Amino acid sequence: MQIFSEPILSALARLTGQPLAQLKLERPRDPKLGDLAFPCFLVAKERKQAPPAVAAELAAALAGQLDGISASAAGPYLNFRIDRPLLAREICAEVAIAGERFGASDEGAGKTVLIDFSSPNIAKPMHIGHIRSTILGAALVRIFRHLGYKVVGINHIGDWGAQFGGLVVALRRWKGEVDLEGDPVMGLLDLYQRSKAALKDDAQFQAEAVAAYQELESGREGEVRELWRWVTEVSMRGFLATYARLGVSHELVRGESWYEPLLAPTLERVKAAGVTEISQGALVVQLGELDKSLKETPCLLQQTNGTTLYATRDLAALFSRFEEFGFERCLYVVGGEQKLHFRQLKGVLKRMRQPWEPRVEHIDFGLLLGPGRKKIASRKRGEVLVLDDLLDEVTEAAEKVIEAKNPALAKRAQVARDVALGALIYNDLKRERIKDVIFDEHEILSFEGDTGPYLQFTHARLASILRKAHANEDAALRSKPDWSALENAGEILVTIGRFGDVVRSAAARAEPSELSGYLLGLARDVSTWVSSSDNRVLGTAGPEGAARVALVRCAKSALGNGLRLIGIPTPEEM
RNA sequence: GCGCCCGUAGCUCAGCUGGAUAGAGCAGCGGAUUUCUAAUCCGCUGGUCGGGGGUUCGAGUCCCCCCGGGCGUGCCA
Repeated sequence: MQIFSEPILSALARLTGQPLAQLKLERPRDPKLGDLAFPCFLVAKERKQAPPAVAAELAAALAGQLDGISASAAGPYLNFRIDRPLLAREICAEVAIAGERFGASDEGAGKTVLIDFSSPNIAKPMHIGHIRSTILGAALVRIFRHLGYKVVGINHIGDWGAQFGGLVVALRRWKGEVDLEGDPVMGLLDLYQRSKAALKDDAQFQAEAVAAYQELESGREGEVRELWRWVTEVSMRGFLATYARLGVSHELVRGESWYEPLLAPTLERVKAAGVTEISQGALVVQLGELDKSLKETPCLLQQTNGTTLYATRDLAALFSRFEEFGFERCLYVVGGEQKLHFRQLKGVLKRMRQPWEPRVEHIDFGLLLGPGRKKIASRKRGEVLVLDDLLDEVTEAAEKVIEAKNPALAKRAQVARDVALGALIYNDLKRERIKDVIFDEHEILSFEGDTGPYLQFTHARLASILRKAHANEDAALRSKPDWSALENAGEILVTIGRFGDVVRSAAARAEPSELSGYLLGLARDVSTWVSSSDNRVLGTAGPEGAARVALVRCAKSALGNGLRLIGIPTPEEM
């Protein structure tokens, strides 16, 4: 699309005398008006003329100046229309040449982006509460990578903390009562829940738990350390199995425990910067002068009893990460409930005058709730909705739909998994990440309308057309396309041309919903076009058919690339 | 109490960071299948953009006040 917008912008810059960077083109409200639009308000203001007069004047001045692009004034707007055959030829060629790399760029060359996402706690299976960070983070990883960044997805496993004391004691007492052989993760969950209850009303248990945690912290080898290691191992195996089902992976898995040796040096560092003080017995960094709204909430780094806190660990991790990677951006894909925590962290960095503080960003997202804004419960296990159970359930529903709609389909099990994943991922990425997600099971399982499977279905239809064209050895495949046959696909082509811009913007804002929304619009336009009997591809001979095949190929490629970027599988048949 | 976020059709959400007549999905109603997947497509119904001020040539979008909901709020993570 740049191939069209660049000459327009430079011509406008020349005619208006405005710097190129200040001019921007937008999309007309109604696509019938044109493919690109230039609002003339600002230029009009500068020239003290009426906007429509400026538009008319510019239109006249541009007449015949731009190859294959015509300009027309419509009120205060200057609209540009790209010659249809030229548009079709250029876009189809661009997509065909770029292939998997369509929409890619090298803007990230030599830059590293860290993305901290998913980060479950050990001794429990991944549950519904982890789905948003995991899906958002994995999508961001792919999007940034597409733009040439070196991306390091980090899994900051919660493998430390006082709760392990309780778990260790639970293991000692009830090891034999749960199934730790067949399904160790679920067995651990059981123990974890029992230890939580025991910590509440069993003083003996409580004391033993504290002692166990102290031993763990001391670093001594022995029973406690061994149990902790075993729990970590078993849990990680469970996480990796779940990640494999989700198509997710991390470049760096590093638990909180890894940062333990860095805690003391980090405290020293903050103290040396002269920003700490003792308040009510605790070591804190006051942030009120930086930001009035943080006046009442200093960042606590060390408790009265000397132990460190969450913020201390995250601060240690941040310094360590900056030193190790020299990141361009460090994104924390963590729920909005922790907003204060990250503002405090950044506040401490600011007070320490770390120039890279703005590169640290909290990529926050809204709550995940059930219908009626109630907490999501599991039908199977009551309290926690385990991610694997959810995947099973949605996959089962997908299998039933395949049974009904396409019983002859080969690879049914695989496609069911793909569709289930598409449904879950799209449900999470379709709205702005800051919005709370109402997890409506009915909607997830319907696979109709504004859903992942709809996008996958559109992609599969295009794949099917191409497959049949090749199987028939369609004559159109050997013809040279007549690009003027794609007159009615202009909107689709313009949309495809915007793909790269959308990917860039989604990365800049760390907002995958921008891409998912774009893909929905593209799929809708493509579905409409494909569904019209005027646009039959197969059986349309010669150059006209060749052009349609090219459009289908181009649309399938763009749609497929976009879906894969957000993590949605793209089966060829479904 | 204080801080931050959200409020657009009955429900779930878009609205391109201030521009042209506010758009989708679900739900409801009515259509489309001898031909490329009906997990689809087409049409209809449905709006005081929470309310009130302000800035601007122009406000769903920016500022202020209010209302409603959510999250958070020094020794948890």
